Amino acid sequence: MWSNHIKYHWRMRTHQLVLQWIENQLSSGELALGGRLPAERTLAEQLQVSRTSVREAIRILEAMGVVRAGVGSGPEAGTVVIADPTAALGSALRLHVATSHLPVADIVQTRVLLESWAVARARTDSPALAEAAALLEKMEACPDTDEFLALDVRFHLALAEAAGNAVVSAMMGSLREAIQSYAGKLTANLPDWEATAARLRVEHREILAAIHQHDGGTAAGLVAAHIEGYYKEAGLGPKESDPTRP
Amino acid sequence: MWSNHIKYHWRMRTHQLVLQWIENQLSSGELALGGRLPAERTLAEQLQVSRTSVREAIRILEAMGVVRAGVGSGPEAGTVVIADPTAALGSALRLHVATSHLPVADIVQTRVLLESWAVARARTDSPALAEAAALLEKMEACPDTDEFLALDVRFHLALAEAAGNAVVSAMMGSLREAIQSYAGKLTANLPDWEATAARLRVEHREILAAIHQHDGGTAAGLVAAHIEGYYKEAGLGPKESDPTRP
DNA sequence: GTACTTGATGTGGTTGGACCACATCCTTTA
DNA sequence: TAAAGGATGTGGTCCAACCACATCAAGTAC
Repeated sequence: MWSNHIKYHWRMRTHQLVLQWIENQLSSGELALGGRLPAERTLAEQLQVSRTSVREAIRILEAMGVVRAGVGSGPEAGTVVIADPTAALGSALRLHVATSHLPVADIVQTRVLLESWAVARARTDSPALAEAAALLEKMEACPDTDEFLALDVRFHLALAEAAGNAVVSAMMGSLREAIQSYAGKLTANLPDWEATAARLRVEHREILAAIHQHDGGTAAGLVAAHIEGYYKEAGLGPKESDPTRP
Repeated sequence: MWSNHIKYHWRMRTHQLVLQWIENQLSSGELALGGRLPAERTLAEQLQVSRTSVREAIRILEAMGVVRAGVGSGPEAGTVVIADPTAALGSALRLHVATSHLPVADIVQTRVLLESWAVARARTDSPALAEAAALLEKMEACPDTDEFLALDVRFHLALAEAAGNAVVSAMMGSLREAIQSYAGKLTANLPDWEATAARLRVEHREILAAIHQHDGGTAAGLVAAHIEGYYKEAGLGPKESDPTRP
């Protein structure tokens, strides 16, 4: 049989065969965003493999943020193609941080790197900037610390998206989980949360203002100082991350 | 039963339960790099789930570059913990490029961003720099185009690693596959490969020299020009990616 | 006629059991 | 002593059945 021939020579595992088939469908455009994969049983029969192997392939795609599996019937059901690059990157980062092979300091440093770059080339007409401004308003009258932090993360995410680079946005998004987790833990180290929050609000406005004045260099510097200042105040000593010239 | 209780309330799928258990083992240090997971059948019995669910969880971890599964017996066999953050990021990028939701231009731009930053803060004593120099020697007398490109990619990867940031290194590594693929396709557009190769060699040496002279700013500019020059010569018009001030 | 009930259908989710290919280790045998 | 061959344990694959869920259509009561 064909598949056995391939498997024998390539040591290709069955679920990888399914993976390859689906990836081809995606590349050729026969499967597009919002499209639905054949039912697991159908696909198994089509590819002459067991449903188990099909499911293993789908689990991987799901972890990669490429598909979403839904039970039942109707439009929400079935395995449908989505586009969530953040899912894969975020999970991967979380797992490798768990194994202590990705230092948190490196994550913070990377965040500063990406975000500084993004604000330096943010487009003032980007809808993401409008969203950032709206988030700033919400944070103005937000008494709850956790909610404030959640808004803060979304604000910074919006800044990153303003540059219009999908890869950078996805990478920043993947750092979101780790950032929020550690930012939350660090609040316990702060001597006066209210004072810190007030400072953060001011800095946020300064960053946004610099962007709108097309002063990318200043904006980048402000972002770097903003982030590193917070981590320093909270007692964590990340690597220096200022992207400006040494 | 406990697990049923959890599943009913949290809508937690069984393989996610397994995933969570393994992640806890990793976080707590009971499972470390090089360590081996219990056999699939054993783990299934311990967690009171089917072997299928255990396998789905392991497939995900494998795709994330956290474990490696090997058949047979002995040290190479079993499911062992590894640390390959690049695997997950690379696969994710490839898949989402396939769905046309990550433009190649954005990938190139991100590459320039990461690599410029890395060379700007490369540590002169980094072993990665020595490797880069060695790769340069090999490229000096390399007649084969494909082999030259492979060495070129490894050279740039070594540059990225010289900054000593594991997250940046992983992200650059994940871009490797896409980079090599497109760099190879673009060679067909070049009027004179030999001339281009000669120019690339010179530029490589200039970059390395700037790093060793602790001139990070110059090195970053050279890297950006080097990469964008190649893509421009090959007829691809990426977004502008110079990280220096506009 | 309308509104409600009730199955039929099709989806992914889960399970247990069976068999295979493979790699090592250990016993048996020449 | 050294070679041959089973015993053991690993992941890889497949199958057949069942469950929970969501929708839809036919049937029923009013």
